[in-house]
Amino acid sequence: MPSSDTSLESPASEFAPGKRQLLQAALRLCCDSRSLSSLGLRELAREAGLNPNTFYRHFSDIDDLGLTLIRDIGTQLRGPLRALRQQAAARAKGDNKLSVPRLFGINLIRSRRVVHETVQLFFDFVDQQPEAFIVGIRERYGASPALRQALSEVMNGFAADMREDIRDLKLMPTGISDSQLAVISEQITHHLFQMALDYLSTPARQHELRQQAEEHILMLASGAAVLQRLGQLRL
Amino acid sequence: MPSSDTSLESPASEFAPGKRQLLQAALRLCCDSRSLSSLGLRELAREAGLNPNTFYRHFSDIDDLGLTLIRDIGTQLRGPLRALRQQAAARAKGDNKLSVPRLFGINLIRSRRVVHETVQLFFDFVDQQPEAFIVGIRERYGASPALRQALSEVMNGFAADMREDIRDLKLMPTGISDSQLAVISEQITHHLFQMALDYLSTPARQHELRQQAEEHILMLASGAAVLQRLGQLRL
DNA sequence: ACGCAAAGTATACAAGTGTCTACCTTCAGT
DNA sequence: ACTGAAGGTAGACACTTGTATACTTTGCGT
Repeated sequence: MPSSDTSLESPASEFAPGKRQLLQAALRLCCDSRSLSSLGLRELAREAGLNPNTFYRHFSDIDDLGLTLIRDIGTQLRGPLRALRQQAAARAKGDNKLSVPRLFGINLIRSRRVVHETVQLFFDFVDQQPEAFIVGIRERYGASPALRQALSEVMNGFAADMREDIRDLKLMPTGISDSQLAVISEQITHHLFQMALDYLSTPARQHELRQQAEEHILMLASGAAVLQRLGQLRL
Repeated sequence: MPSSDTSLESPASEFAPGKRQLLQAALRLCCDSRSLSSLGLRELAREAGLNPNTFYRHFSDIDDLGLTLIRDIGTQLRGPLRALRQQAAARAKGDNKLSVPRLFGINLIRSRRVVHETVQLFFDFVDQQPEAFIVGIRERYGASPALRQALSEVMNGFAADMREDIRDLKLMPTGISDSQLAVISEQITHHLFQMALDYLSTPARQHELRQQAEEHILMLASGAAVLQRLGQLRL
């Protein structure tokens, strides 16, 4: 029987038990008003119920731990995050009939629904994995250059997925260049992530923030469409 | 003669010399890969050339120091930041002739120029005050809730200025609601600030980032205009 | 059955930390 | 001229931290 353990705790994978415990401890300590680079290695070991020196068996440094933690979180979120977008697209499939208001060749109603569903599912997901998002955003603009860069890469990965989906699902007018699409995807991704922190730390504004996120995406998208159209009419 | 000291060093104001030295020390230590909350009070005093206990004469806590630092930076940036936008508007004044491509009643060429000039001046300003922006962005999503909130307020202040200027300079179509305008201003402000960190830490991409910032603002603005127009055509 | 590497533990040490109490200096207000 | 507060210093306290060396346990390949 190959391990019927269905608990998908964040740092789950094939790490040695001590290593996993340390990673989980770091995640636990970070969420509650700490930054990764401010954690002490002894504190970490204490929280994990291990001897301080065990830390050295697995990591050379706290930055090292941070790096593996971030990469682990990254690979753990990437799949679900993408699945969620396709789920949203599936839900909005019924809206694909013709003769419906269009903006430069794009079915606005459908786009709007896809955006709506995606945003809703995204924040539902944030609610399920708050710690991952908290440390992700904290360190994206945090003190350690290494972690910043790692997170930048992870998020650009998410953005790349989004770009592919936008293309496949035909959510933006043809004519938008690849590079522009890339920029837009990155902006949306970054913005969603950073909103996630406000979302988590201001429960009273959660509904409002979800709506703002939707509007922001729609603005960016239609703005990009308009500008691209205007550009090709010469200027 | 009322103090002809023209050096506008960041924590300048009417603070006692020791207090000022501590604030400046904090700013110095933070920029180079540290977060405010990870600073030690002894370390701080050492950097400032003072006795550790002097810290207690002025602050109760490191968070306390962080708070006054942030508020000080905020009031020091607010004026110049606003002046800079009006300077940009002045430069773009020549473009105000009629019969020129318009989008829903807005002179696109002029808007584009105002945005261009503003963004350029903004990043020039970032180049002049890197430390202020670095700690500002770091702590906006950093570990301490108190600092996060303080920074959120400071940045909303900047956004409020921007909103007024947009209104006064007629950069957006009439018909955009006040609340929407507020949201847009906040998004632009936040985005500019967070880009500032990437800008500072990636000198090779500075030109590219300036351009991206411009496009982002234009997208948001024209997107907002389009959506608002579409909305009032019923939907 | 042996050996060896990986994972984890125990003890120790120098250095740094936050905080306390007590003392000294400066200087404006009366 | 005296007082008292504000700013700054000195020394000491208990504690935590990162790191080093040395030891034990566990489990797998041969």
